[in-house]
Amino acid sequence: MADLNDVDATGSPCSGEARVLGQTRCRAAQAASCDSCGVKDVSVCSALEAVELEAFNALSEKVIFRSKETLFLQGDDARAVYNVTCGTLRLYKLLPDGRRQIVGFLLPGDFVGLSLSERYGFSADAIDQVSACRFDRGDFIDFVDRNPHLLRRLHQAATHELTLAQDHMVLLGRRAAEEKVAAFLLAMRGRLRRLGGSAVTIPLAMTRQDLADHLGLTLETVSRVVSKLAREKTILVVPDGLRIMDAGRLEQIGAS
Amino acid sequence: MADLNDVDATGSPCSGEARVLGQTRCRAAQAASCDSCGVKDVSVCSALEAVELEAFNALSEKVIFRSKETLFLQGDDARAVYNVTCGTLRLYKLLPDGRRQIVGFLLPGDFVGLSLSERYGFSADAIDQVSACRFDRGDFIDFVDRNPHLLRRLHQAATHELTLAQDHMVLLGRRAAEEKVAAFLLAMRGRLRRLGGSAVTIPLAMTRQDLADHLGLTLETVSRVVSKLAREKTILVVPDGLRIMDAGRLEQIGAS
DNA sequence: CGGAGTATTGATTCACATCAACCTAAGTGG
DNA sequence: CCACTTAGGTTGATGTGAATCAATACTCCG
Repeated sequence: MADLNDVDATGSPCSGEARVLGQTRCRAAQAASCDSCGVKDVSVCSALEAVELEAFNALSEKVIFRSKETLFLQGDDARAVYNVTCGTLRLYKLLPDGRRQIVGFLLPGDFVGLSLSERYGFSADAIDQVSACRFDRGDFIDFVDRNPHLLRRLHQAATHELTLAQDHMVLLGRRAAEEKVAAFLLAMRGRLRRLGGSAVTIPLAMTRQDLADHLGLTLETVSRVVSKLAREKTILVVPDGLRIMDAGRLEQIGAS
Repeated sequence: MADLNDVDATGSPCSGEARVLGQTRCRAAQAASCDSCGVKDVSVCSALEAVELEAFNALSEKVIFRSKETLFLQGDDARAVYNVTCGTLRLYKLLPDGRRQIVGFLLPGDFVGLSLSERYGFSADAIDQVSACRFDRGDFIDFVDRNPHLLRRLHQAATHELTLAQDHMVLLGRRAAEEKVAAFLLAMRGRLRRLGGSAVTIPLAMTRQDLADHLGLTLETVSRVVSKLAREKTILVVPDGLRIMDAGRLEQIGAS
């Protein structure tokens, strides 16, 4: 597991030691203050001035979730919102019979609870170890009311999410299995790049089942498609990740 | 282009005559002012006080689109945002080879252009005749900057859209054809109810192909499912719509 | 009346799901 | 340190729901 991600042997993930996760250095993810936060430039906090940021920081509590730990379930009342600083979350909805749709994976810099609504509209689990800034929802809303910048930024983030969701609808409704996997890898590469990684190797903390539940497939189909792409040297399967060997080919398959 | 936007074709739908559309009376949809607007209580405008509403109204221009007319295409630069007062729009994305995913249908009270971004992220067509309030995007953004209420309301609308999008991902990724159709009808009934209709009869301005492109099916499959539900007396096929005869059964099929 | 667009229905095919066997790596505990 | 377990992954054989291909019907409109 950790073998491919560890940059320094001693540190546990998300502990303030340098570490590659999602192709992103998580150095100082558990920074005591926002100043040294690794995601301050990509996250919603970037809307805040130094002074505001200090007040904001005072509202937050640093929390860590272990792999597979549940942050909250769909329908729970929304006590908190979170800003992910390190690790990967899955957000999902379940049908009564247990079928699952993962509506998104969250990476460092992503915000959980954009809707600010009273109840969570989906469930959230940590896939690997996750660190996050936790805010009491009431405090957060009060802060937003006093800082219009932040509302602008939240709205921007929400509409960005909406755009991603719409793109994902195209994928789910109109693409074949191979296209789904290719498009997913390209989308993930894009996100990782924006987080500062070179992103030829896509670290995948999630299982084949997670991928399947995100892409509207079964785990066997995901496995078969991955094997096929690897056989054709479009990608290379590495422990806990995939390396893109032929991006052109991938784009040809997953063209949008 | 401008030819089709003239407001007063007497007797046409959306012209101030009472007319059932989406189970919603569109009386006075083309009201000269917001006071008499049929959707003022359900739309984003509801966030505004009388005084603000007056200024808002001054920014808007009433426009009409004929059936099948295109409002804008994905990638166009976003000159305007719209508030639908009457009729039905389809919002969609196309893949290079022509496959289409309809990401949503907009009904009276719905807002087009929530993201306020510089380019449209999807294309939009009028399905039947549509009236809308059109705002210059720049003017609208300025107005929003001066009226924080409105930003709150827009953010709320955006996160509501996001929730709908996530629900639709579940439908597209994890539901069988019959469940898709049932869930769609129930969702549509819910929206129409919120617009004030009794909504046992669901008027469907869109074709089977539109439905298919929204539900991730083919038009034949939609037709077969509708026929099957009709054969079982769960629904009744009526001209330009479907009447729900056995809501319990429909909920059993489309349970979420 | 004729034609275009839309809808229905049937026959057939196929992409992906399902069912099942087996493999590997990483614990866990005696 | 090794037997055993568990979770994840791969691969093969078979089944099936929806797509595709195709024919026909309906409805509106000029």
